[in-house]
Amino acid sequence: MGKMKITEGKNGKRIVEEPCEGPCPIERGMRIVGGKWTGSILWHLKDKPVRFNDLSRQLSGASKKMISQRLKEMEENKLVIRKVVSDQPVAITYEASEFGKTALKFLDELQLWVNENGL
Amino acid sequence: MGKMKITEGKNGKRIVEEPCEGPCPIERGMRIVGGKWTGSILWHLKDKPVRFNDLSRQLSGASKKMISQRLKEMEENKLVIRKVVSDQPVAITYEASEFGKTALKFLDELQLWVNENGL
DNA sequence: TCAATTAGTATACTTTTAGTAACCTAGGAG
DNA sequence: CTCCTAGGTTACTAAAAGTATACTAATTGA
Repeated sequence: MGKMKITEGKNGKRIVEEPCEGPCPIERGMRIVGGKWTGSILWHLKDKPVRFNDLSRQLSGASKKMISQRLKEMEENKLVIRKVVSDQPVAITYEASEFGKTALKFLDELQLWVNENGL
Repeated sequence: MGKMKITEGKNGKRIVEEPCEGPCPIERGMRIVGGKWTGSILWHLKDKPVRFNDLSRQLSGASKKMISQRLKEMEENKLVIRKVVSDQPVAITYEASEFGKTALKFLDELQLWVNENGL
């Protein structure tokens, strides 16, 4: 993703070499970790497994549907691990995977940035 | 954003102390920098001012409408600076503000994360 | 027995976003 | 005059995101 060269031909036409056809890495990253609530969910799982309804209470701004949807995505993306802790009564926990924890590193940075700048 | 305490009352009711009412810092950050194309746009402005149509050519996946919309948001959020370089003929450049550049610091991290993990 | 908990799913609906394509005002080249 | 460029705007459509409510089935507590 080096420099993008813009040359101006004699005819005055401007030509861009190597335009970003598809999404750039940043774009792709955002699509994994930038979904609404995704970061927050991961954040809440940072140091211990959490059960669905507890998570739902913690993120009181998000609906159960949203949370369930996001958790599924995140499971597919290997960010979180879903564990059936017991049936009868059913108990399920979600925890950040090792990979999920690598993402937390940069979420930390984001949080820092937000706090430093009073956003 | 310390630990979230979950206590189980004698009645079996689970109570969460200090739930995230509104969006957490991470969420707020994402809403500033996580919009579709926002990161990519900022990235393209990282070391030099760029003109609207050049940007549009560089991000060939995004429509002019999208870019214009995002640039406006980003200007409001003080991430970029719009400059009228000349009228007759009109020429306008967009560049990353100092604040915008602080965001680039952690977008670098995101990019690194994406590349390291082959996403 | 009534009520509440667990982890979700189903349905219906509204709102927001994204994307397409055409259009605009201006200047400049041929 | 005609076509190209610049820097967008407008109108419309399609898809995604989000909300709200109800529902499941098994268990526990009063």
